[in-house]
Amino acid sequence: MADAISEIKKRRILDAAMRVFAERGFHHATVDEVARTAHVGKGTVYLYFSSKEDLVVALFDRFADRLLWILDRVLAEGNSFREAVYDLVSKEITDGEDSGRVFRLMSQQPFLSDLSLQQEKETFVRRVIERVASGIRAAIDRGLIRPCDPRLCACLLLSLPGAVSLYESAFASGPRTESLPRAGVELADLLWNGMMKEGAS
Amino acid sequence: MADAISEIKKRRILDAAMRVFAERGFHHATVDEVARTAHVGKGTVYLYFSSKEDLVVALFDRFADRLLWILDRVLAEGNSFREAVYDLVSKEITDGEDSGRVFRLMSQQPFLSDLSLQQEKETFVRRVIERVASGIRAAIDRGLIRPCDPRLCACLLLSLPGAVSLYESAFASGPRTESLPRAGVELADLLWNGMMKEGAS
Amino acid sequence: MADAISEIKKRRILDAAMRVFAERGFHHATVDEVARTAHVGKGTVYLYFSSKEDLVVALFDRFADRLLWILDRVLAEGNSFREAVYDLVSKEITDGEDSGRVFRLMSQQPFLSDLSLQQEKETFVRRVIERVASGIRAAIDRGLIRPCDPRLCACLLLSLPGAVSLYESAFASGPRTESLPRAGVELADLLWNGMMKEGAS
Amino acid sequence: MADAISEIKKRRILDAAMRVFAERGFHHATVDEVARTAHVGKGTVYLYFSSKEDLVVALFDRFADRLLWILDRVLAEGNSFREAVYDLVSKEITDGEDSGRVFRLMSQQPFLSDLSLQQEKETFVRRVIERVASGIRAAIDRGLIRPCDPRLCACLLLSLPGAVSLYESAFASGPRTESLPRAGVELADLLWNGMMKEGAS
DNA sequence: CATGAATGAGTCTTCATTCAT
DNA sequence: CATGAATGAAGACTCATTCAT
Repeated sequence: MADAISEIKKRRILDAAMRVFAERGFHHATVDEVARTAHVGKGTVYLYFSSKEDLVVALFDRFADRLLWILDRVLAEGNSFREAVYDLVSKEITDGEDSGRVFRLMSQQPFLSDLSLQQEKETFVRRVIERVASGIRAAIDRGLIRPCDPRLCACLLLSLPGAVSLYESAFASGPRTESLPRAGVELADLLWNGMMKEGAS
Repeated sequence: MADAISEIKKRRILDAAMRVFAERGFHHATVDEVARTAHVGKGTVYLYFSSKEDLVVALFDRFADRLLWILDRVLAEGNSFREAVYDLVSKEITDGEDSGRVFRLMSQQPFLSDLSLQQEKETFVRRVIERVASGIRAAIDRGLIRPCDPRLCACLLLSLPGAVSLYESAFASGPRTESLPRAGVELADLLWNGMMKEGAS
Repeated sequence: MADAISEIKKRRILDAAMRVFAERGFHHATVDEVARTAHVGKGTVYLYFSSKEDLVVALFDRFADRLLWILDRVLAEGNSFREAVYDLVSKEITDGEDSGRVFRLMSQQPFLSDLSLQQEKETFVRRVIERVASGIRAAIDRGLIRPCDPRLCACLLLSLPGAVSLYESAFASGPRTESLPRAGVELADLLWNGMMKEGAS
Repeated sequence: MADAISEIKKRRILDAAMRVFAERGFHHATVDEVARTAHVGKGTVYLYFSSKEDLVVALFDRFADRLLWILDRVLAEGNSFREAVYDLVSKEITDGEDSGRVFRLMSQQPFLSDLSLQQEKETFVRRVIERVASGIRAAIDRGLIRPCDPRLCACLLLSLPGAVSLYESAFASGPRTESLPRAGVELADLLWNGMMKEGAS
């Protein structure tokens, strides 16, 4: 019971963190803001997360979970990898309340080159990449996509949100709901068919 | 004379900033460190750059110049766009003293979601994207690549360094000189031929 | 409750600021010092005052309140204006823990010519002067003092602390308790009877 | 010869310092500004003055010289002390290029409570006061003004510029040339005849 | 469990002063 | 003599984290 309430509160904090971090940038956002947005006390945040950085890690984790869930489901359903890419960028992730905010946050990758997070978190990043890579490896095995370095390919996929975020923030025109799906189709096509024109060498 | 010396010193500071920012992350790097690395006094940094943020902007500018120079040259020489992608990721940018550090820094994109830099710099980011986009548009016109949203495609290209950086930092194994070129080939192939296996739908 | 404690702490910080600013001068005093003197953390100071300048303004406000309270009371009790001047300089303000430190601080008037505080605070300074001036105006109406520009006269009164401070700091001899009252009498007489010798033209 | 040129340059710097300090406040003014205003290099300032503080001291000295010169002349010419007060505030000091700027600067008295200037400069301040005081003492001896503590009286006189500056800065209305003379008359009258109304006790 | 007042380590930035040219 | 590029000491301010209530 208390566990369920706990879980709800934890989620509320995480959602608030997502919104605040995405809106103001990880380093400019304050824990105070997150707490206020989540309608809890500042201390309460530290009841559920050991540090500010723990929040991003949790967010990234959640993102990875979703990502992998999509990949798993999509691949399992016999869809082509193209669909996966498309879904990855536009359909699934875009839905829900977060709608694209994940992009903005993830594109900051504030911990990748952060030495203070080295040990523990580099492992974490590696873990996420490996999970995606293994999904790709499976797709290769099933003959869905061409042989390649699955890890590098995973990094490319994980970078797509950054690309979309870049596009969004530079040419923000109206609601995200319009441009994101199209971006998904385009990027999926680009990766799927390559940028090359039919017949061009 | 004095102007030339000035330019040299400014460049030395910029180079130091590149190294320090790339190594420790923009927000964790201190101006003190940049100054010490450049072998100048802390105040001297502020003699050439009005603020810490001014340094990143200058770096991004330099990166954009190089990027566009490469694109222009490559496209002009009649090389296929595939070469451009390859060069973009590995050959040209990797060379020189910076060797890949640009990637690590750029992947932080610390200003994209930074509200304090909005006005002036969002315009700047847009300008860079537009320049790349126009290069892509030209390639489309010349029949080198398939029709697509040039701006979205530009964002994808500008994200490649981030992807490589992700890969690098997660699986840093030995000198960068080894993995980068290969990553360039792979990514170029992925974008060029698509991820799809021949014959797969 | 919490409000009362808050007020106590705010006052403690203000008292410390008074002491430190008076002793070392506004610009040479550090917020650190104020905090240490108040036995609170540096951050706590910023919890109650938004900036270092906010501290002086608050102090000046407190001073103005006291000053006006004295003027009001003295004038209301039917005392002559001479008494008011005397009290202003020596009796009331001198008492209490601040004992003359107000003089030293106020004589710095560090904000009057400070352009960065112009807008908001010039209004403030003007308000204080006006309040004193209106007291003087009332005294003129009651026939206590000769017709004059009340505002200029107010400025003269507000400058008296500076004069005493000047005297004090230059010829600080022993405890203030001795010289201040005498200075009060003298200045009151000077203003009351004029400096002219009886009979001189 | 070179001495004369030197003297001119020294004066030019001093004039610039007066303008800049009066305009922006002693602590907010930078040596750079003073140098630029004087149309000399920053280093040149240090050729003639050992420090920034040395500049104010020199200015105060110049002010004191002028003040004393006025006092001497006025008293010698048999004018009443009332005239001296009037001249002090308005006529003489106001004239010339500095026109009232002295007021604004002097009212800052930035060194009175400045511990770093203690030893050497407190003596200096004392010296100035003493010079004025001796003038007053002479006036007392000549029966021009009533007996009083000459030093306290000197401090009062030296504070008058502050009072005028306060008035000026709070109610700055149009050119100084208009309000200053009137302020001089008023203050002279206030001090000369006292604030008391004829007949009031 | 929940809170938010208190804390102080950590940084950017300014600017008086120096000194090589 | 004159200069202004270079310097680094010094200080205001922020904010993640703790802990008494």
